[in-house]
Amino acid sequence: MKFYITTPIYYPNDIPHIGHAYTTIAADVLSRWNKSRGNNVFFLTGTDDHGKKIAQTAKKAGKTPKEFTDELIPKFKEAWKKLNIKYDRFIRTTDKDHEKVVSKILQLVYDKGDIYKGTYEGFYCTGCEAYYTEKDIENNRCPIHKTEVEKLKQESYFFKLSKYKKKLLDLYNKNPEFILPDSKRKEIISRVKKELRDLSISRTDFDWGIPLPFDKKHVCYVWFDALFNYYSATRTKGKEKFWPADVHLIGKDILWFHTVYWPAFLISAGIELPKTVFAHGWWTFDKEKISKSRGKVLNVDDLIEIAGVDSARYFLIRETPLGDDGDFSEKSLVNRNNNELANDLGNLLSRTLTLIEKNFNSEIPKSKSELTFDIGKIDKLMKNYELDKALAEIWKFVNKCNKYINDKKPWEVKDKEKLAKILYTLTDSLRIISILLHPFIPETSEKINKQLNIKLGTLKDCKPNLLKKTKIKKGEHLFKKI
RNA sequence: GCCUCUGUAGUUUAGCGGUAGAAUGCCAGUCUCAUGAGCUGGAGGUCGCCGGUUCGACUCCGGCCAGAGGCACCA
Repeated sequence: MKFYITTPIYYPNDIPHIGHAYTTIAADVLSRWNKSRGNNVFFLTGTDDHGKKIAQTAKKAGKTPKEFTDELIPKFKEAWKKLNIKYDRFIRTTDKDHEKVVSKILQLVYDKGDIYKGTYEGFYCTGCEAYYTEKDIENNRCPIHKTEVEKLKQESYFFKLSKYKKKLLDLYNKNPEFILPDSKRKEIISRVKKELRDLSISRTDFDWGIPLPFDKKHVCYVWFDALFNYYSATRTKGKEKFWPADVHLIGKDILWFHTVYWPAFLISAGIELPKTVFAHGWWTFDKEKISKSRGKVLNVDDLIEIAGVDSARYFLIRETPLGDDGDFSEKSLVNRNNNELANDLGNLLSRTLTLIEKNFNSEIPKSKSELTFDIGKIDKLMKNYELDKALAEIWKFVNKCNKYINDKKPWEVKDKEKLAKILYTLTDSLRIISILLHPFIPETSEKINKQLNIKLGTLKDCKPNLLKKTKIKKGEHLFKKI
């Protein structure tokens, strides 16, 4: 089975922060889980380099848009490397293969009659050299310069979005899993029912974008260009089979574009639709909205600095259900690091290995495990995007092991065979735990395997008694307390 | 204004027709292999408010109150 998962392509006008990190980590967890399940996985992330804002920001910095984005994109790649994100391709909307696909589809949709020429009305501020929408302006004044804006018209091509109202509603109703969580689906349905206007998809006031193949004076405006990245990434050799996407993981702010524009474009172009668009929630920081101006920002480095990469990954996934909003605080991250990671898990490994060192000279003989484990429940949770509950379920097993030690009191057992059985049970369970945790906290999983001196297994190995005789190598603690 | 969601122990939350479970924090006990970790127990909730349906509601329906979010060309 193939599994194709995407993050949004991020807008590279600033360094990545907790929001970018969250989506990407969640996608990485799902990607790794599916790999472990034995699926053929394609995990795509990238950046949306085009658009007016990039053009403007670059100009202010005295750079061409290409120079500007070329400088910022390594920041994203570095961040993903630091966070142990294992993507399969990093796409940019300036990639040649992507531009080609978009151009081809624009022509296709145009030929079909779904794109027509019209006029776009906007409010222009000469200070900003930019258009604003009605919503942005206050009393006919620019939000930045507070000067009066001018209502201007510009020639623009429009996509016949209104035409697809019924087809979209059918889509939502027949495929309830197309929009998840379900509450978001309801929200979209009620909005689409109300009104669907045609969409302006081109601009002439800047040129940083893909030219329309049927009218080179115009460049394709953001969404048509950006959304198709998911598709164009599968138009290269060997990747074709990955379309349609199994899940587009996105932040709730861009749900409308992914569940209205995107399927409409695809229907028009005669392309198969993705199976699921999953909108996750937002993070607050100490209960306040993330805000640059108030200094309430958390970039990737801040996140890692507190307790390390795996603690950060663990916290973000464990703290809040994927569809809900969450609150980040250093205190709660530290609590989870100390209690769950260091005490429950780290200490479990530590006490087990010490017992083996003392009693068996670091070499644990093959025996029979006394603990059973059912992967089915966790796998089901993962399929339902309940990543937080899957982790909770894994921790139940961790705690079961801790209780098992206390009940069996291996430090009192004199009979070597009995003792071997107890310690084998624990080691074999830790082996299973390392497999289960690998998608969430890969570095820790590897550390466990290294100390047990075994190779990482996959989900099919999550059954007892597969551990062979092994010479353990006790190492450093998995997690430091803070 | 319209729409969606949420309101359960100090805090974070699960459950969703048969009178509430967990985690964390707090208190006590206990073991000693271990990162003063682990394990056991305790205190702590009239499940936002008011009605209705029902033999019976935290769970369904209606209303109210409080909070959060969305309302398109802005990533």
